[in-house]
Amino acid sequence: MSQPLVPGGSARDGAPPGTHCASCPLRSLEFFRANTEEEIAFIQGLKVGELSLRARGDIIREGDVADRLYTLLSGWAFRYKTLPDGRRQILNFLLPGDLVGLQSKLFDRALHGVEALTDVTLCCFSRDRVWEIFRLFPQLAFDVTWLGAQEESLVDDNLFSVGRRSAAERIAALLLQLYQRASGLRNGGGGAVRLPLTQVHIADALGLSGVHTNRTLQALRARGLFDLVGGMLRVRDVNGLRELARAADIPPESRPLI
Amino acid sequence: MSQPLVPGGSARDGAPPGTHCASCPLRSLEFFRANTEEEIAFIQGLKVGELSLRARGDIIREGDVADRLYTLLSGWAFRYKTLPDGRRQILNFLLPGDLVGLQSKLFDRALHGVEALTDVTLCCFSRDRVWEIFRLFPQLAFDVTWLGAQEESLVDDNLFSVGRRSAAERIAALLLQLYQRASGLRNGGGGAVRLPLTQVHIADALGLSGVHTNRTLQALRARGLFDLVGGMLRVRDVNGLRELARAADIPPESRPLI
DNA sequence: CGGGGCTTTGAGTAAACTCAAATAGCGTGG
DNA sequence: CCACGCTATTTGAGTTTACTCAAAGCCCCG
Repeated sequence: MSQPLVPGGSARDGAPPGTHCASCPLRSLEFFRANTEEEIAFIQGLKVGELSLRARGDIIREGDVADRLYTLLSGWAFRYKTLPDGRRQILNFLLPGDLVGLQSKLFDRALHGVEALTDVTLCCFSRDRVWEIFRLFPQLAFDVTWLGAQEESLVDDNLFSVGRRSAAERIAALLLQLYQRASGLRNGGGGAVRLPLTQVHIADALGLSGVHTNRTLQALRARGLFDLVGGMLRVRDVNGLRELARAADIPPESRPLI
Repeated sequence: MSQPLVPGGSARDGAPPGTHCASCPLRSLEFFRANTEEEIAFIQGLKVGELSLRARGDIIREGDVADRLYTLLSGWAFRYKTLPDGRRQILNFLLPGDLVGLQSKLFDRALHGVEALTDVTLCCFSRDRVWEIFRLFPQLAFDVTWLGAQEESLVDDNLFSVGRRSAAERIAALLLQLYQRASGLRNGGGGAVRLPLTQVHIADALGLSGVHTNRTLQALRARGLFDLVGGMLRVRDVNGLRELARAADIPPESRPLI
């Protein structure tokens, strides 16, 4: 199921393969905070390569001693946990710019798995030298902490939903979240974004069964709140969704990128 | 409902009030990683006072612009979110040594509340100077990140439980977690620890109703897995609990303290 | 044209919920 | 020392939301 590592580009002259950080397509989005030239050069030095995987590939397996840190460059992924009998809970979705593997790197084992939702490319940092960030670039270390806290706040929200919202409310809250995150990355325009999830992914993220998720999605669609077909989400009534989810409208902050 | 700040001790000679970091009772536990003298002196310098609150007091209110960072010195607390109609979800419990307010400090608002479960004392850091940690003490900055990630992993687990475990399994998993965390702090001995939660707290943490939590607790008690009376948890069958929760047995790592 | 994966529908079931009221504990004041 | 009030726990009864099992329909791709 897991795909092999594919070098992202030529490694001529000892330069790391793949995208060059200074010309990283993500950096051009105003969604991300700018870094100094020095910082970018340093990050570039930390980068040892790229990892490309097909959809459904394992980025980190549960229980792995995978002590690698990545940044997701393109594609979507998700973090999850499973029980021995196969029940799976998706903890949160990962979009380009998100850090992958911080927890696994900090503790000795991966307490959760990470799987590619689409074909993905990851920027791969030096196993041994990552923590130089802390010694040499306090601002970047701060950014690592920020990104970690940001991810936690996503998980907080999901837990809130799963614990205390009805099926319909959960779906509304999740779609709003993903719509907002994807929009920031210009994953579409005019109220429509690409959502590469199956209904089962949604179910597994929301603690619901696939069947019930399907019925609830249909009911919401019928209420004219959104359309979700062929991997495209078109939000028809943002306020209706927000009201249903009773979600606060928090304008997206610009975020760091490492 | 919220109690006023009570100075933790005399502030004679410009020395910060309250416990002196070097003689912090938590540091003597082998559960916590040792720090260098320099680090302790630095932390001491960052400490501007102590905050003492009664049980049920608000440490951080949802939506606050409370940009303070604390360490919980004594007592228990919890992070939570609520919906306008009163539904509440507890995200995780906080025990002595846990950092409080990292997220609220990092973002502009508190996206969750923090409430005291028992009478608590918090160690209170300088609003403005906390981030000096990153510039001056990389190791401590790393520790902040570690503690953040640690908390996230608690939330991950709770989300996993709430999303995919049955009521009985959730309770087993939660009691195991709290038993393990409290044991590390010597909150009791011989299989029994003090658990200052009501059944409603357990319900709110697990996404259950109070009534159902009560019935499920009784059923588990009847199966001889544990006793939970008068705020004391006595675990009678750890393996039984673990099997029920299908929880991995992860030996507690020693953790940093700031 | 034939899978394989995803979505949809039907029918019966079960886990957990709500409402309501009784009981138990505990600290305070008469 | 007991009554009172407050909070927390317990019990009963009926309901609902979401689940399971099973099968059919879709749709894309080879």
